[in-house]
Amino acid sequence: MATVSHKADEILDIAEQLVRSQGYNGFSFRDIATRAGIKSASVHYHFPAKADLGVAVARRYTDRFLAGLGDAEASGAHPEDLLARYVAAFRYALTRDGQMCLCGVLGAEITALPPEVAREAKRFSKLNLAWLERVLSRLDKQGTADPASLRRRALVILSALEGAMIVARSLGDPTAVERIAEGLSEAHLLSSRPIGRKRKST
Amino acid sequence: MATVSHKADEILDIAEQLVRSQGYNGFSFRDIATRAGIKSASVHYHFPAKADLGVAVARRYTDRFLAGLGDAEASGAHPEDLLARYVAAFRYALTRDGQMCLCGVLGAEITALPPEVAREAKRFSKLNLAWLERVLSRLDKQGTADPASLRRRALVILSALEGAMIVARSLGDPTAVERIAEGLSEAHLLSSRPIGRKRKST
DNA sequence: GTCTATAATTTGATAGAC
DNA sequence: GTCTATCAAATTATAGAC
Repeated sequence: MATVSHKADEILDIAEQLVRSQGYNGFSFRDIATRAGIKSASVHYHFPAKADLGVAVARRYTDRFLAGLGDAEASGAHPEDLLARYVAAFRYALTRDGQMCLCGVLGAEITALPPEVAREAKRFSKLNLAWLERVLSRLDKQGTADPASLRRRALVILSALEGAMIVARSLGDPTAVERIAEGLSEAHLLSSRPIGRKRKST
Repeated sequence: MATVSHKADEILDIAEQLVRSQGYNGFSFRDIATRAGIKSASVHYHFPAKADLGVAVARRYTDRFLAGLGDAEASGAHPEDLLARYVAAFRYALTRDGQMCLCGVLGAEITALPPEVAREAKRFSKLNLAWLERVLSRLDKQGTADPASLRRRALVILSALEGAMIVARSLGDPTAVERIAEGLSEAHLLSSRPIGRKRKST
């Protein structure tokens, strides 16, 4: 139950790393084979076509990412803590190994992707926005914010974090992600204080 | 003085389109040749190596982008109008033809780029942040905001807009960029109203 | 400036032995 | 499951004629 990692999982691990740092069109089956210590024909045994591998990598990434966030509704955690965790997930990905969000990379090159793979990138964004909206809605206990505004706020948070990874990597400065996260806090996008309204206490 | 466009410029136009929709590793010299009505060998005449083309496209894009923004200091325009223009530049790029910011794409696949091309992506980010900081600083006439905070705010704006293009393209919904821009406004990131402080008038 | 021709390499993918 | 061998196509790039 500890070492579940068969070769297919190892291939997925390597592929994920490569996609997240080079993009879908930036790696080959031979790159993977070399790192896995096998031949490229053996990679094809596990994933017949490159698109199959792309879909598998993206699905696994999205599922794992969402599982790591936890349930937006049932969780005993405060919405603000959930948002902090959300930001931390992005920050961690980049600072640990300089890698982009997998679906951010895919989104950037989306018109050069096989349709099945592009669909997975879309799935990631939709599920992330839905999760954020639910958390933001819990944050707005009074229910005063209109739904379109909550949706906009979710879009800003997701976009800023995806963009943060791009900007941080362009600059070659991983700390940029942390500063952007701080900037989102300063703008009260991650807390329950509604814009233009006062709060009494925590 | 009207038709300055020689073949080299036409190649740059095509290359820019291709990079912005497919990424640097998503197009070939033949793609360009075909669209330009010439052979790939002729493309090499104008740009010996792919990296040369990549650098030229990125430099031209950055220079044109900044020129379109106008001088952050000397301009008679109000800082808020400059920020509005900035947001519009991103919005326009995507809604007109579904294309990413060129340097956003490059940033996403940066570790798979020739170093010279990667350097151009960095240049774009640095110049954009500098421009935003100068405008935000003009917006803060009282000089009450601390410089680190201005820098964070610039980072959030740039990141959100770069990310907006990614998210909009993943979702297949160009209107997402406009909603994110509206979200930035709602969060008072594009106006002179300092967070948590009141203003008297315009 | 553009062409033909071609080289050298890489890529995604398959067939079939072990 | 992994290998060798091989494929067809594509890719970046060069040489040299027109």
